[in-house]
Amino acid sequence: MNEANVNDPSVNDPNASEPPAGTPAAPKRRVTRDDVARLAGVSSAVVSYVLNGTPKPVAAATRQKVLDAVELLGYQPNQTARALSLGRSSVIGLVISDPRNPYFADLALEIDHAARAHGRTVMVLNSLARRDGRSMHIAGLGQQQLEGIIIADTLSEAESETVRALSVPVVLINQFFANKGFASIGVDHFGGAYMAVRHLIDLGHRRIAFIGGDPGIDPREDGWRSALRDADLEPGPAFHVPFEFEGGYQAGRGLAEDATGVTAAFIASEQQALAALSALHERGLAIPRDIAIVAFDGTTCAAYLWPPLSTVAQPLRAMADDAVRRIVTNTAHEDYTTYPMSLVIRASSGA
Amino acid sequence: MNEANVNDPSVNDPNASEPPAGTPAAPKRRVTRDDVARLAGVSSAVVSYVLNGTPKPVAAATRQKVLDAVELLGYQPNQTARALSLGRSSVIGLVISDPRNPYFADLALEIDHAARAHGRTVMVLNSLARRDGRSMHIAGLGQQQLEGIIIADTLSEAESETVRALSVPVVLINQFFANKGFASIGVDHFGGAYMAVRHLIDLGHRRIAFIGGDPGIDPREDGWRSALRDADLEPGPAFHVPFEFEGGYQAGRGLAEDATGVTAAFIASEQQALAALSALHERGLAIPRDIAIVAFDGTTCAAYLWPPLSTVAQPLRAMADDAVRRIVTNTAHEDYTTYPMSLVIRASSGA
DNA sequence: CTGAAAGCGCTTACAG
DNA sequence: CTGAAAGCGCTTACAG
Repeated sequence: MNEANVNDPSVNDPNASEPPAGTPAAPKRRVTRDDVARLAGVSSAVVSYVLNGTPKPVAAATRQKVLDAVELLGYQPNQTARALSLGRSSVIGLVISDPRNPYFADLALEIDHAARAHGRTVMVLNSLARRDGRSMHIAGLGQQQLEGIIIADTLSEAESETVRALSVPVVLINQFFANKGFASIGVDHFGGAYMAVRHLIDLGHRRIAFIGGDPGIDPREDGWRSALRDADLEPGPAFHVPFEFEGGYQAGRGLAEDATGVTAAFIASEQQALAALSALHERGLAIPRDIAIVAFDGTTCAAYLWPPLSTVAQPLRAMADDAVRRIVTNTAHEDYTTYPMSLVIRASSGA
Repeated sequence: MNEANVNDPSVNDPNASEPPAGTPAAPKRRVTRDDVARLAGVSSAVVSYVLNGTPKPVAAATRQKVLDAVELLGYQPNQTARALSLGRSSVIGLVISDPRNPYFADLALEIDHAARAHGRTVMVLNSLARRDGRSMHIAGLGQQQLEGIIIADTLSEAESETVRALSVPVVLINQFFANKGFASIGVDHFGGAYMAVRHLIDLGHRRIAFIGGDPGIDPREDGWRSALRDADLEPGPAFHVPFEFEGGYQAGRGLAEDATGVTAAFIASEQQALAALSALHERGLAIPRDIAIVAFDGTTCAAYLWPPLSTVAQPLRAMADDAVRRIVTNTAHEDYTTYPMSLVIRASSGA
């Protein structure tokens, strides 16, 4: 046994807030622009000129000396300093409520992809926590010097006020309606739902249920109802549950217990659909034979459920490109853009 | 038609990089610490003293004046300036490969939760894109002045070098093994897999398949093999596929075509399991009757699949707390911590 | 084409 | 207990 260790209080103390003596706590000084300038034999301003291509042209020879020094030193500009100086960073914030929702997962991936194409980095923030009664993440948005913010969530009035007061471009995505004072992007929820339900009607279904979130605000429920009305059909039962796995599961159970002759259902999100499928299977119902299903979103996940989901898909790539472009070009003025959806037919609808 | 608009080139030009004339391009100047100081009638240093509680005590009356001014002005400290001054921010980077993997979704949520408890913000970065042949996100990590970085991914040698050179604490999570020079956190993959397979053996299965990623490095495959050997059983077929939905689907198809009498399978991730279930159902196999399944990870999603997955679960909350704590306390020195897994029995194993 | 200098908004040793 | 001042690492008008 090593007595030196036994006697060293910094060892074996799980509460030590310092690294044990001997561990190099990495005081490796970062390479700065001055280091590059010194090595290249130029002023530090010239380093900026070369790296940013602005605001001045630089002689080819000088330029090369700087580039060589950058390479040799492995210099990486400090983005924090750059952001402070410029008044903005190249980080775009993305606010989603819950990363476990397959829709937000796909959205985050597309936003990331689009941002990267512009040399931007995405910072994903989960707003779910505010429902824990903790301080809203939204409130902290102003502290990071973000280049812009994309919010894929529904804001309360107070939150809208907070966000509106921010001095950076904001784009609201995944929105049902125009939002006063904001650039909003959404799909044609009504039209998509209508198309989904119409598909079921065309397949011969006469009693079609709805599974979705809170009643009264969601155009998808209206789309469902309108498609039925236009076909002279009565609306089937509507199940209003939270947009979470558990909500979908509960709705699926409700649907399985239905005794009114429902043969099909339109489910407003694939996160709900995933769990609703489980509940239906649990009750021994076959899909699409006993209950045909069309979902909404068009996530990657939907193709790998059983049965694979027929769904109306959002053009996420285009929407993400649009949102990012409007941040980057600072054109996030008030308006509302809706994108059309497309019907993707798989096994769950029995087509 | 409005001629004024027609003649205004700033309108209707989709490529305009400026907001249309008239749109307030938000030159609302941010409130700074100097504004607060002026209003409170103190020096700007005192504002910092009050807000940070350091390094000096402040007279109660002065303190109140500052607090009032902060409140009145709605002052929020500029975190960029703070980070530059302090040499570190309060943002923790989390690198995951693919947000669509339910495991990473759950992990991101737990890391976020833990970080918030320490007043930190999490910046989620997707590393998936590097496989597109694009520049690695990893390389840019040094530019953001992050307080620390948590990496839930397998690094190449070159990436390890890059990360090791960073001057901030780094914690590797979801790791199979110790990583030279890094603080690594992982579950007992071998033990978890062993437990999963043992569960199937105890249920009477004699021929048990494996579905997972590349062979040769994953302790879960060893755990599967060892549990079988210890029970004097031959290993069943092993399906090696990518950790994505499509991989799981292909493995499921392979398993469904198996003609060697397999009655059960251990699946190394729930993302793969989700899609494998679909393939098995597609071939008309009943679970657990024809094929019993135990998965690995313990995500939220697993409980809502059909049938609900028996699985060995990772103690994500504890692991996330640990990772964040080591960043915040700067104790991310080299070591390897493994956490035990727990068996969660649901319908898929037929217990 | 190149450089000295001010400024971005903070923190904190140092001196009163 | 309070304040003047230097410094974090950049960008960029301004002057040579």
